[in-house]
Amino acid sequence: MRISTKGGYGIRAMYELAMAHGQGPVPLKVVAEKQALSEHYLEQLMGTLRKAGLVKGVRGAKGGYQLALPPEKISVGDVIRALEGPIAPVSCVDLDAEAGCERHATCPTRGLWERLRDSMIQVLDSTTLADLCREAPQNAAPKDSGKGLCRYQGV
Amino acid sequence: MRISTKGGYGIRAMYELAMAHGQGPVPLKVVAEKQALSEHYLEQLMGTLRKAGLVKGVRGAKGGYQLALPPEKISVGDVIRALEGPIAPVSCVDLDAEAGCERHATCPTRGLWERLRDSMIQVLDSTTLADLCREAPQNAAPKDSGKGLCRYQGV
DNA sequence: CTAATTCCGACCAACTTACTAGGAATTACA
DNA sequence: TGTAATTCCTAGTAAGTTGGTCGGAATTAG
Repeated sequence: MRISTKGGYGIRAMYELAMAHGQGPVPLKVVAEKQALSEHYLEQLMGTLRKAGLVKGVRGAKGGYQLALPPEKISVGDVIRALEGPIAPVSCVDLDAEAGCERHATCPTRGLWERLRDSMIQVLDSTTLADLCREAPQNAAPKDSGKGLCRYQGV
Repeated sequence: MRISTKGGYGIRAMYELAMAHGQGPVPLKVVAEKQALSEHYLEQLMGTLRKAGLVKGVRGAKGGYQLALPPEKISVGDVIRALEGPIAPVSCVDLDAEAGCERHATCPTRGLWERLRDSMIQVLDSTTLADLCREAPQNAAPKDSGKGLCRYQGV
């Protein structure tokens, strides 16, 4: 029952973009450095997020990525879904696909998985990037906390 | 965010054992047939569940497996934990290991993962095998429903 | 023109998943 | 005592996923 690092890295990267929201594009080099992850790998994840319409890329020098929507309009669930697919503990309770397994009428565990799915979705969809910014510990970025890194506090 | 089939198969097998609880051991052949899964693969899963103290194996002819505890004492979470490891969306909020990553004091996403973990645990630990038996649709076993297959209704 | 950057596709090693194969140990029962 | 049924154990394995790396093309600010 783990999310992969894809989702984890994605959230961390999106958090950085949310923190810098409204200040122009942030190059991946900076994001990768701050969050200590592979720049090249991040590149792939951002490609996926861009196709999902969650971020915009700005090419060229002084380019980078920025959120396509304000932080309070992007939920953690949106990011996870883009990077890891639908939020469902088993495929047969996937809300998006609504595959509906053949034995669903007689399945004794369906209710369980539905409850689990709903509780996961509730948490993930009710937390936005803006919430993460607010929740971030004061010492989230000790290096330049003097410069007021925790800028984004919900508009 | 999927559980593997290990967990899914395990739950389905445990449900069968719960249904037959108090009626002597059930051979895997029967379980595998009813739930339509590979007997040999199930064997491995049952080995894990046995080591976790959730089932008892009875060797030899007329042998099989039975629950080591009454169905209302075994939660879905117990089964999942035995087969898939600790219930935690990311390793750093693993309650059992309490690994505690080095940057946990400054991590802006820790709260999120803790909330997700707790909501998952709440659902999984509050549902027992007895609950699954109760929840099972009436037509859960059309073949011999006349014989009253849904025997186990909580003691 | 040059440096910085996104964008894109290919490749790869390690790991996990969902099995299968084969056989030893144990037991009920004829 | 023999045989069939069953658990128990160890190994192997094909396919997929993960978490990257590598190299280069396209774009843009200065």
